[in-house]
Amino acid sequence: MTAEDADWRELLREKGYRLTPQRELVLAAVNDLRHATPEQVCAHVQRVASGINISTIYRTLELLEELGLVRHAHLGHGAPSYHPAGHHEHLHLVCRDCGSVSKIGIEVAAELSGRVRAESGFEVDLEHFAIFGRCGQCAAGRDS
Amino acid sequence: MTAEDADWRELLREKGYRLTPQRELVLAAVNDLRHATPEQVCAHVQRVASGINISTIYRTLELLEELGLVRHAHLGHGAPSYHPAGHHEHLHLVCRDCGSVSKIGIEVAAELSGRVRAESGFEVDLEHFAIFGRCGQCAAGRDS
DNA sequence: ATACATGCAAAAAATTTGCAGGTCT
DNA sequence: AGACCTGCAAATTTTTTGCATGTAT
Repeated sequence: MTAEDADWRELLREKGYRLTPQRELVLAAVNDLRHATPEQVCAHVQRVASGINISTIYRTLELLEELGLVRHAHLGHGAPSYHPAGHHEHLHLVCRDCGSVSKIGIEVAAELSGRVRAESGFEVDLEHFAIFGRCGQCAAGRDS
Repeated sequence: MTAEDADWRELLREKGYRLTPQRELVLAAVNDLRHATPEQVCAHVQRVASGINISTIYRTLELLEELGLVRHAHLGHGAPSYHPAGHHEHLHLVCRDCGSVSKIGIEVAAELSGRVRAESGFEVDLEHFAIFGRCGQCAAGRDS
């Protein structure tokens, strides 16, 4: 058991929650998959524990997010994508034409964050919603 | 009939679409409401034409978007928000704590747009997804 | 032992689709 | 007239909830 393992188990108990196999499996799945929808997490967990129910996945993801162990982002119109918290932060770029999702370091947004904070006091979290647009390939005119 | 009116009616025909009262009403509703979910557009239109069906709203919004007359943005986990195209462009700031939605001119994102383009060739459309975070009031600690 | 967690089924919310009948051109 | 459009109902998709049973502590 690593130090990290110990940390979150303790965190669960501190908050009065129980440590269940389902919770361990869901957290492990998010860490394995890095970015996944609830359905994908469910499929992953079911490879080991076929009986797990999708509603448990939803309840558990919500709990893990409350504890700050995972976060979710909206990459499109559909299901949200869950990822481990504390990873290297990045923005998601979603192409309107080909649908590809790419990443870029949040440092490109340093100026925007500062200007928004200065103008309105709003603290931005650019990871939560993807940034929409057209990727380099599609913008290169191939099809427009 | 204004010049604008003539424009979009012609646009419809050019593309081989028909001009129907439903389409006129839906476009008028989006222009009236400025920002509205399909349900809200439906309710607005039904005040004049009670028989209109929600599926017609969805089909019409999709059509109007294809024609470039309206656009939609994702302001949260729920339904998308439709607004007239060509209005003064702005970003939406959605507060994670109080849920408020505020606006800010896109010029705050000039540098980000430039850097993303330079780094990856991606052309950003910051209006499509809202920017998440914490508004000035909530960040001020009042209820954190 | 007992409160919290899970599985299951049904409810909800948001869209989408098949189709028969109506309407714009 | 004829192709396109609309209303209606039913199917989808994604997420939530009620409840009886199971289980971590």
